[in-house]
Amino acid sequence: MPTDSTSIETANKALPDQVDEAYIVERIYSAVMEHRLPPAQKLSELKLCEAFGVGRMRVRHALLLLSDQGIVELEANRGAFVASPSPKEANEVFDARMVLEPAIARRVAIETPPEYLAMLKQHISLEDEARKYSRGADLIRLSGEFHVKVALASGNLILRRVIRELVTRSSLIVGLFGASNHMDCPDGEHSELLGAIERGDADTTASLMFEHLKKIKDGLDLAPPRPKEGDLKDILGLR
Amino acid sequence: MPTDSTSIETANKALPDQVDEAYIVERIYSAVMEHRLPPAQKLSELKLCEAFGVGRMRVRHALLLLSDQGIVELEANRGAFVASPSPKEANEVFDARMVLEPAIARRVAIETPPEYLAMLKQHISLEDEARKYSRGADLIRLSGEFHVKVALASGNLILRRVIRELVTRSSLIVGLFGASNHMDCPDGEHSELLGAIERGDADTTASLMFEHLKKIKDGLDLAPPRPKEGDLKDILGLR
DNA sequence: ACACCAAAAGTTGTCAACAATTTTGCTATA
DNA sequence: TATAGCAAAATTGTTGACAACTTTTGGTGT
Repeated sequence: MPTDSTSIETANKALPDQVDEAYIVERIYSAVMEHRLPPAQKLSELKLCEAFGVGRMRVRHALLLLSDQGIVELEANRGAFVASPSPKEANEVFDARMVLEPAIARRVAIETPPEYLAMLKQHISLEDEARKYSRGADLIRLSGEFHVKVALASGNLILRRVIRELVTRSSLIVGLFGASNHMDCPDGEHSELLGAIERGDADTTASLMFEHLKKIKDGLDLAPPRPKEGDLKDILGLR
Repeated sequence: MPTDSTSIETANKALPDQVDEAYIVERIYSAVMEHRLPPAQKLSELKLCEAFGVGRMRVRHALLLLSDQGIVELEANRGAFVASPSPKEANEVFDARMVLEPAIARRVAIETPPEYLAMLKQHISLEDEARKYSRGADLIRLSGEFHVKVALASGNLILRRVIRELVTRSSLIVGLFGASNHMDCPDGEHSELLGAIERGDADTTASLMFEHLKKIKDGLDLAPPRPKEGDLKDILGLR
């Protein structure tokens, strides 16, 4: 029974026999990708222990790994929090994606094993379905996962890992800085991209990926550097 | 006083006041880059504790982080070992580098803050000096560090981190599969690359980087899949 | 009513002892 | 002498207790 709406175990799936660090990391990744864990959410050790039914060590290891990947922030003696990227960090993440992902997509366009092409096609249809039935949560998750799957289609798990980390951080960023109009779920751009890949059109693929990311980034509102603690007076117009 | 030739603390530098996980990770990274820690080297918790003058927890955290990055392999109940990449993994690492690094270098060529250009120039002169005086160990380290510095010259620390991880793994790979003739320390290719960057010639920069990596990879002897445990008889010609 | 301070509760960080597993070295036997 | 088996030693994995720190709570005085 979930204790609250932000519980990681909301879905209440049966836990696997052996819950190791990788599983905990996996679940937190998913929760972030689905915008179920909001930025700055406290990740209490005790609650995680109960949720996963493991000892404190496992949880701490998982949190350490997540902090190394920028998904979680560890504050000494204060605990773990879901990362809350600054505008500067947000810029850095999208900057990195705009360098890396076009190169990866180009490579995929040049040579894609057929099974991966089929996977991408199927994914697009999942996105369409989610859009059709207005399943917003699914659409958010699928939008991000598409980029991970493109990287996976390179057949290189290192590339997948890198992109997965960046996509997950992007999920937090969109949650923080995303404008109200959902510019982060572009209509048919993924489908267009897949078309270029199928045609083996490397240059178009790379450039579509770049423009796609640029559009997402431009849809964010990164202008106002988040106020620091002391600037509350400014926010409330008191001075 | 170093206990043996593969000690991490061979240099015997003064330890900083507070040795945290990041410092231990840093030192092991360096030791691997300088080929002082060979692949499959056992990393005993006790010895690391003594070397860094720190409790077992810190060491275990550092090893966990390193294993997540593919620099160290953790075997249950057997401990931590410096990673010993298989030919397949080696391929994957260089494959990833050949996708990512040309894109990063291109970006650097398009726009480089002057201070980074100066840094790269100075680095080249360090390499020349090491080559001139035949300081092999330094040359090995500097060769790898150049690629990290190119990534750093993008001004994006995420890109630096990704490349640093791959370069360190490459260091292990070269140690394992590097042919006797030192093809891994190309003569003037780094200098050539820097020239293209200075000219702002993006296409040439990207293609030089690609060819440079390809040359290094082709200089490796990845053909024979490393024998598994049981095949010792074959190695020794007994059958 | 408000600011300030002190105690208490709760959470995280660390350490040491213990359990589990592997490795090593010895002994008996063929 | 070589080998299998077994016991001892060493190393890793886990747990629980305690210390350090933070946050909350409650009270006191102005």
